[in-house]
Parts: sequence; structure tokens; C-alpha cells
Amino acid sequence: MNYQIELRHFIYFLAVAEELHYRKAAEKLFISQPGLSTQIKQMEEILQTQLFVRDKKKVRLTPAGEFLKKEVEFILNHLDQTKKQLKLIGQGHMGEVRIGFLGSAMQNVVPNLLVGLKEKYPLVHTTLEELSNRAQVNAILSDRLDLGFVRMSRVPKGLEVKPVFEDTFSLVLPQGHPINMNNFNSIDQLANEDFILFSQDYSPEYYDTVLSICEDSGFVPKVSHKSVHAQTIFKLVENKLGIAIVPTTLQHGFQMDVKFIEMKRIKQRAVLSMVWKADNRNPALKNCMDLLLKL
Amino acid sequence: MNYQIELRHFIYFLAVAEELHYRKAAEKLFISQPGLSTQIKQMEEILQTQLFVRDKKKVRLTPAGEFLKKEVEFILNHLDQTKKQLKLIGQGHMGEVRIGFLGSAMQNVVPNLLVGLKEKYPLVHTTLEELSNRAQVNAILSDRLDLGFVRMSRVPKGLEVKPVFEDTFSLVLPQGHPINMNNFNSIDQLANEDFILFSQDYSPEYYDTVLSICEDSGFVPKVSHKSVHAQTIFKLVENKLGIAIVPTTLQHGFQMDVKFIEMKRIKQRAVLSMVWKADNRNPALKNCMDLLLKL
DNA sequence: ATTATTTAATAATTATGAATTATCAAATAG
DNA sequence: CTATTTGATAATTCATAATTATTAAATAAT
Repeated sequence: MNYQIELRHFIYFLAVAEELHYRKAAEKLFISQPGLSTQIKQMEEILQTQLFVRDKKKVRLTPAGEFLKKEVEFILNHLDQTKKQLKLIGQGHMGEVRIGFLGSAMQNVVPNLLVGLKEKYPLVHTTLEELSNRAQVNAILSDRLDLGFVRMSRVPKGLEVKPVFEDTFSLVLPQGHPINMNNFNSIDQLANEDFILFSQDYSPEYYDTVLSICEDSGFVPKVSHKSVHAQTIFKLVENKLGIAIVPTTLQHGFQMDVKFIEMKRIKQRAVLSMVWKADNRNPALKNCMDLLLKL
Repeated sequence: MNYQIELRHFIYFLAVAEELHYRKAAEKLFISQPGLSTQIKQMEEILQTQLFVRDKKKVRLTPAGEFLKKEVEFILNHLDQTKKQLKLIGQGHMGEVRIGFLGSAMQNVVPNLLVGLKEKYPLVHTTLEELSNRAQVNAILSDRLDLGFVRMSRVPKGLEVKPVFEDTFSLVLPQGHPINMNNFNSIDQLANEDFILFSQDYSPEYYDTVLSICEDSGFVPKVSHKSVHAQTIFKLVENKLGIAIVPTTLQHGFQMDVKFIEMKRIKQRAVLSMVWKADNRNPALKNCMDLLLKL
């Protein structure tokens, strides 16, 4: 007596509304005619509204039925769209990946990822935010980011890391500096220079790595300036306020007048890693990471 | 194995998505928790998409589930609206009534109806069309009109008529005419005048009625002009091109300079009737006619 | 006029699958 | 370490959709 409308009713109703003929509609639905009759009748009872007029062998829609037909068409169509989209989202072919990164990841890793994503999963959107290592880790832990690009090897419990790009280090010297590609041999030739480094709290592990390069050559560098942005560091070097050690790929993409000397022989590498939450269920993230590892 | 999504699934899904707790959701739905579990699981199978993550006592939505939640909210809400509207339409409190009318019905009957409708059924819309008697009857027979306002007493099979307004007839004379309210006695005083009447094919029965007024007084009028519009008739009288006999209510609502002499004593009346199709199932029409008879 | 055909509705029955009860495994709190 | 709370599973019950068989009414054909 106290039933609820179900999608089944709508599908049956639409068939009758289209055919205006119970037997034909029942055939189309692969059910029996009496079953269809009772379901439509039940539907009219539930909605407390007559939907069809059956007089003298003819089945017609009432104005209410006419109205409902349009609405049902809309609803079923919308539902179809929703199902398709839902599947795409479930497969990670649609959705959003929230990405954090250190400025230096913008040199090649992040742009390559975005291009690849756009090509393979055009319906996956990204939001991008430049953040320090620590800020990225915190954002990922509290579910405000899906993926981070950092320079660190150990991460808090619940997160995972994986290296995605390894780079050599390069010395950055002002144009007039006596050391050049030909007479450069080891970093200890520059033991007495002022050093300009990336800020320690922005990327502690990276900072330590750079220091270790000097330590391996037997000296502790004099650090005169610290900065967050590569652009700033290059400007300082250009103005002869010190020398710097940076990942080699930073050579490209900046407007500057300095010398780059790549130090291939030292063992240290500038490693960029991706970080994510182990239990992140965003399927788009999985696809995003898989893509990244293939690039 | 090969089930279909039903609205039941959506309602269950929404409860779990809101509570993020199976037992609580089940209580809210007045069903058992295992039943809810299996239905949600079935839903995920049908949609081939995981909607919830259940790990370590916590229930969370996946991105796909998050998306579906919004869509389901929309769909269920839309459905609710539709049900309400459907009921209104079924009760004739909403919808459209297509009305045809003779120009003279615009004098009071149709405007009163429209005002009454707007007040009592603000959601019932009307479309209006000025048509001859015959055109209205044809339009109603072929379902292009719901209701007509005509001057005729007999209608084709399948249609019904009912008088809605009775009016006396009035003589229309030019201002300088010797006959006036005081010295008028009978229509035969005007037996030799030229008469201007409404066109015969526009309203045959009405035409015959006017002729019968003269016949009752023992003369056949000389008809010099015929017209469809009252405005035209009045202009002709004003210019002394003849005299006319029209329904008394036409005295109001026109800009003109003529004399009206109401003929209360004659038996003829100008009867305006409504016509409709006997099997018209538009509930708004029924309400419309009921309202009209109460005015 | 009579019979045959086609329509949808009704009645009785069957079959499907939703919901229930009973139970379990895992995780957490006290 | 026990008690409690979580959602999932299994077996069973029950509601109800669907089927078959039939009917009444309306046309169409003879």
C-alpha cells in the first residue's frame, strides 16, 4: 500500500509513454503485459496522479503524464551521464590532483607531468602550489594536497616518497671570476669565497647536502646569504656578493649573467622526490604517479 | 548479478554518505545494518566504482563517492520537486488552459475569468486567441483549444456548451437621430433604416437572433453593412451609415460618439456560452470552468 | 448480426531478491 | 586483556515483482 517510486517505474512509464500501447511497451521491456499494467497503476497510486487515459482502446497521456514524461527523460538522461562520469572518476580518468612543489621542480619535472597529464587524461585537473618541504608534508598529512615534490628522503609515518629526478650540482660564479670551466678542479679552490645557499628551513636536507659537498673537500663554507628563490641567488652572484652551488638544471629558464660549472665528479646529487599519503584513495593520483614514473 | 540501480540505493547511499557510519545510517533509514551493508556493496558492484573506503573503523567517501553524493542530492531533490509539481498539475492547480473567444467576450466574461484564475490558481497559465464560432469549434475538436466562448446553442457531437452570460440587446443610433430613450417604443419605428450587423459567417446563430428581433416586429431589416469588429460597427453608425443592434455590454470599453437604447422588453438575449470537449482531461480546464460558473 | 481479433485489466501463483536475525572478525577503548 | 564497537557474512524469512491464465470490452472482419 505504501510503496515508493523506483527507477523501474520510470523506465516502464517511459516505454508506455513512448509506445502508447501496453503490449508493445511490455515487449520492448521484455516483461509481460499484465506486469506492466500493474506497475503503471501502482505508480499512479504512489504519485496520486493519473498519468494515462485509457478509453476505447486508446492510451493517451494526461497533461500530468506529459509533464512527467519530460522530467523522466531528463532524470534518466542525467543519471546516465552521472554513471559515465562516476566510472571515469573511479578509474582516475577524471578528477583533480592537488600538487605542491619546490620552486626548482618547475624546471622540468612538474611541467613534463602537466603536459603528460593533459595528453593522457585531459579531464584530470590539477591545482598547483609552491611550498616548502615542510609545508608540503603538512598539507599532505592533513589531506589538503595529494602530491608533493620535495627534496628529502625520509618522511613522517603514513607518507611515502619516491625519487623522480636526479641532478648533478653546479657551481655558480660571477662572470669576472678567475675560476672557469678549464681551470676548475675541485671545490676547495673556492674555500675562502662567500657562499649563497638555499634557506635551511625551506629545505633542510638539501642544505645539508650542499654543506657536505664542501665538507668532503675538507672545509666549512662561509655562508653570507640565504634565499628561497633561485632567481635571487643568481642576482646576488651576478653582483659579486658570493658564489653558489645549485642543481644543474637551474641553468636554464632564468635570465642571468653568471658562469655555470657542472661538478660531475662529486658523489652528491640533487634528488627531487614525490611524496604522497599512503592511504590516499584518489584514483587520479595513482594515474598521475604512474605517468610520472614513465616519463 | 545483473541488477539495476534503484532510487532505494540512492537513498541508502545518501544516508551513509551523510552519517559516515553504517549502524547510524541504518537506524535513520529504519532498516538493519547488514541490509544496508549489502545494498551499498551491491551498488558499488552495479556502478563498478568504489564509493566508500572502510579502513580502521572509519568510513570515508572516495572522490567518486563525493561526486555521486552531489549528484544524488540533486537527483532526489529534483525528483521531489517533480512529484510536487505533478500533483499540482493533476489537481489542475498548475498548467495551461488554451482559450478561444469572440471579440465581444472580452467585454467582461474573459477578463473576469482571467482575474479569478490569477487569484485562485496563480500557476495556471492561459493562452488567448480571438476566433470565430466555427474556428473555435474546429480548434476544440482537434485539441488545439481547451475552452471557447461562442454565441451558439448547438454544437457538434463530442463537445459540450453551457451559457455563461446573458445580455439584453441595445439599439445603436447616431447622435443626431430623432429616436431617443424617451420617444423609443418599438423596433418597428426603425423599420426603414439601414442596418449594420455582425457578419453572418462569423457568428450565424447570433445573426439569426438579431434578424428575429426585427421579424418579431413584423419587418425584414435592410442590411447595408456587415462587420466582424464592434469598433467598426460603431464607427459606421457614428458616420450615419446605418444603425445597429448589439449586446448591451458593448456600450462600455469603446471610444465612440453614438446613442445606446437598451431594449429590455424584447425576449431575445445575447447569450455567450462556453464550449469544450467532453473528454478533455486537462484538470486545469475543469477548475477553470468551475470558477467561471461561480463568478 | 456474428465471429474473430485486439486491447488492457484482474486473479492466482511463482520466483526474485531485499530485509532480518544470528554471528563473526577486526579494531579500539577502558 | 577484556569489553565494546565497527562493518561484513551466512542462513533464513518475507515482500513483492513478474508470470501464466483468464476475462471484459471494443473493434474489425465475415
